[in-house]
Amino acid sequence: MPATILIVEDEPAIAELVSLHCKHAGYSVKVAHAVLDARDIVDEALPDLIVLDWMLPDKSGIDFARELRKDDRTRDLPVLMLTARAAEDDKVRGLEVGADDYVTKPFSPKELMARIKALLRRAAPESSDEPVEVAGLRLEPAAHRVSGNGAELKVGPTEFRLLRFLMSRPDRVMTRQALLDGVWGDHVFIEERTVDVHVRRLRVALEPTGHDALVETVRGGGYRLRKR
Amino acid sequence: MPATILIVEDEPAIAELVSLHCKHAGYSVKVAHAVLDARDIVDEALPDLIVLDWMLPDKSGIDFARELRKDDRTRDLPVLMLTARAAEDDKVRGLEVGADDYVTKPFSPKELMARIKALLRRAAPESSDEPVEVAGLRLEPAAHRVSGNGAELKVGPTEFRLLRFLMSRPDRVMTRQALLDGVWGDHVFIEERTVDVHVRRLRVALEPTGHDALVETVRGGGYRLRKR
DNA sequence: CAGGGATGTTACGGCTCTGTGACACCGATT
DNA sequence: AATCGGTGTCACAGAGCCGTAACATCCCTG
Repeated sequence: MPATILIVEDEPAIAELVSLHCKHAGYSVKVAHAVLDARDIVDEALPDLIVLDWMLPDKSGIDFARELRKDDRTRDLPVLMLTARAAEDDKVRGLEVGADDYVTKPFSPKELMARIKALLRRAAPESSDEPVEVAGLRLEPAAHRVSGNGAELKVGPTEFRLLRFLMSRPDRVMTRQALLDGVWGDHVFIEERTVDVHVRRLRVALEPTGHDALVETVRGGGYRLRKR
Repeated sequence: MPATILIVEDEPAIAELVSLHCKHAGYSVKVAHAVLDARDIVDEALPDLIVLDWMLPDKSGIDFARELRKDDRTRDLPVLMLTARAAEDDKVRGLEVGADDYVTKPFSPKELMARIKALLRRAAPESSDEPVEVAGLRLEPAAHRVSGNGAELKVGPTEFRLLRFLMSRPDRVMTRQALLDGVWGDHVFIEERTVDVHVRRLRVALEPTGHDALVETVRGGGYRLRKR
């Protein structure tokens, strides 16, 4: 599921340029030419990041950014301000208002994309260290420990990460590739069948408390952790 | 009493930007435009953190950082290096010399503030002198004594600090690096494997009362002190 | 019910990580 | 100088873990 970027920019040429680069980088893109449109898009489907022009036909980008900061739903939405003004003053004002970063026109697409990636990475829901519990199965990231109904379970490192990943998205079918990406990391070259083996090892590890039944096989699809 | 941050930066625009954000975050701020001024301020009123530019008119920020590391009074003063250079080389040099973190220009203020907060949090003294007790194992900081179920145990200085650190965060996996930082202090360059050796020595020291089993190994993760 | 693809299960060679004992260095004390 | 406790590093061996292959089973399809 790629991140969605909303571009708010009235100059078609710039909007197109940014959009193209974002798509090329694998992001899903939406474009608005005015704050009015932008607001609709934000309401309808919350994007993961907004590239916001400073000067817009109906309202200043700064006002829109300020507006976003007031709503709980959009408070933490990263905003990258795009501006023709290079005055130090504006930078300060833009950042004070709640932009997370800014780029002045003319900008290098390379730099823009680097900033976008940086913002997205920073905003990414850091795998919280809060304990997770599903159907009596408890996983404590900080302690690196798994217990079923109170009894401690011995789980290997990879199985631990696998279980954590599954527990973070219960009831959702995960393809082998998704598991490889999420547990092993993208860009690793590992046989998909290896996932099967680790799933088995995980099941064995969970057996003492009967929680092995939580890990379900979806034939032709992948694996899923039952919520209850 | 808010924490005081000293900003050492010769470019007025940047100094102002950083200063503004720091004040906005509730910190007390002092600004120096050269190392000479900075030295005075540090002597007069020790700040809680220094944001230090790499290039300064009278002396390189790196030299100043190195200087700070030599004085007992400023040894543990967190330094956040601010640099236009992004070369990997400089990064390494900066950290070697004793910067605790660095941010390259241009930076996003949000990130800068996040790092500042992180550094301040990490530097916060939390070493209470209250005795700690975990699972029958008692450690008295003031008396520099460790006892298990009443019987006194002979524990070396480093092992004592190690145990104290572990006991302050029971049930939590500590990486070797975290232990190095917490027990030996940041800025030391010691092999991670050395931690293993001291853990062993600690276990041997705790053996007489069987509390050695409290110190658990988390393969690939570090060490953890069992709470019970 | 036969065929074939998908998954479960087991075994194994290779590799990484950790436990452990030895050793040299250093500063303080004698 | 000699001794001694404490410390950091190293080398070696054993334990644990990993990815893969190979074989066994299961399950859908026709």
